[in-house]
Amino acid sequence: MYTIGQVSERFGLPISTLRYYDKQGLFPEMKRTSGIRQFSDRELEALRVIECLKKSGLEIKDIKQFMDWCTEGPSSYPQRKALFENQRKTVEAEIEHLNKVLDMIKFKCWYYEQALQDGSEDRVRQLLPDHLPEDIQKAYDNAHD
Amino acid sequence: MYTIGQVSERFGLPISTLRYYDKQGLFPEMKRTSGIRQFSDRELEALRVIECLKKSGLEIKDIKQFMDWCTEGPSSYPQRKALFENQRKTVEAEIEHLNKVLDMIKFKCWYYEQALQDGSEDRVRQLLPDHLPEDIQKAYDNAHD
DNA sequence: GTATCACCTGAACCTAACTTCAGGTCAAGT
DNA sequence: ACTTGACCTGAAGTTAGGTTCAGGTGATAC
Repeated sequence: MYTIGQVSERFGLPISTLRYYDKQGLFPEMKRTSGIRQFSDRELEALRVIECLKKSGLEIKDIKQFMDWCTEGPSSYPQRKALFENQRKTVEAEIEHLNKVLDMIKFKCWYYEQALQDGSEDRVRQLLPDHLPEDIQKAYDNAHD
Repeated sequence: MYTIGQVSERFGLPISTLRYYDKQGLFPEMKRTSGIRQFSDRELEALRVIECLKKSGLEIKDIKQFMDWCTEGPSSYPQRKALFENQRKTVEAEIEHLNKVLDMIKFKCWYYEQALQDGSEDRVRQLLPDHLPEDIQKAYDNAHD
């Protein structure tokens, strides 16, 4: 069992955030002793899942829905499975998108390195849009399609 | 030259968002003819950069800073280069984090598939934390470190 | 016995990034 | 002439996800 302060430390989250999550119903099974929250291993795993689902793009109210499914028992396995399969697609798409963003950034890093060496953007602009060095060209094309 | 409506279409952004970006100073060089915004190729490329920087975690005011550097000329090449190098690290870290999130999700997909087959979580819980099938174990460990 | 913690509450506050609204301009079609 | 459609404005409204505040409880340290 852990106090809210210990959980806050361990997860690097403000106490106020943990209380906020609790108020939103994200720890539906959490016990208390004389008013004080008792975080068990169940809540720590819940918190890991919360961070995961949040990062995957879910809103708090949908995370609450999931937590409620968990207390409902086996009848909600299909919904829970479907949720994770859906978030899986979402996150895979997000990573793909971020890789495009990263390619744009890589191109810009290269661009400003050249500009800095030349003292102007003139030469490097001449190379656009399809006379760039091979790897940079690949990044540029990926970012601009 | 493009009207705000054409740009909105092309980028899938609401007109109100484009006007908002303009008001925030993200198109410092944009021309107008009798009050009407004229988006040129410069602004389209700016918009691509805006979407990239936003996705990489920058706030509007910092994107404005970058756009202002761009109108300042060669003297700001070092700042611009440093900005992209910094965002590059940020995005690389973000992708790494999302891969962890994805591993947690993969584990949960597997978990609920088993639970659904078994009609209960009992068996699969017995396998925690280190008797999972090899690839699932890898995902689980990566998500729980 | 009193000061200091770590905890508790509901309510008000905050921020970023938009979005909506009310009202206005202007050009083209009928 | 008048209606439609695409543009314009400043100001107010919205939303999610917290954070801060003011005031209160209860155990331990001195």
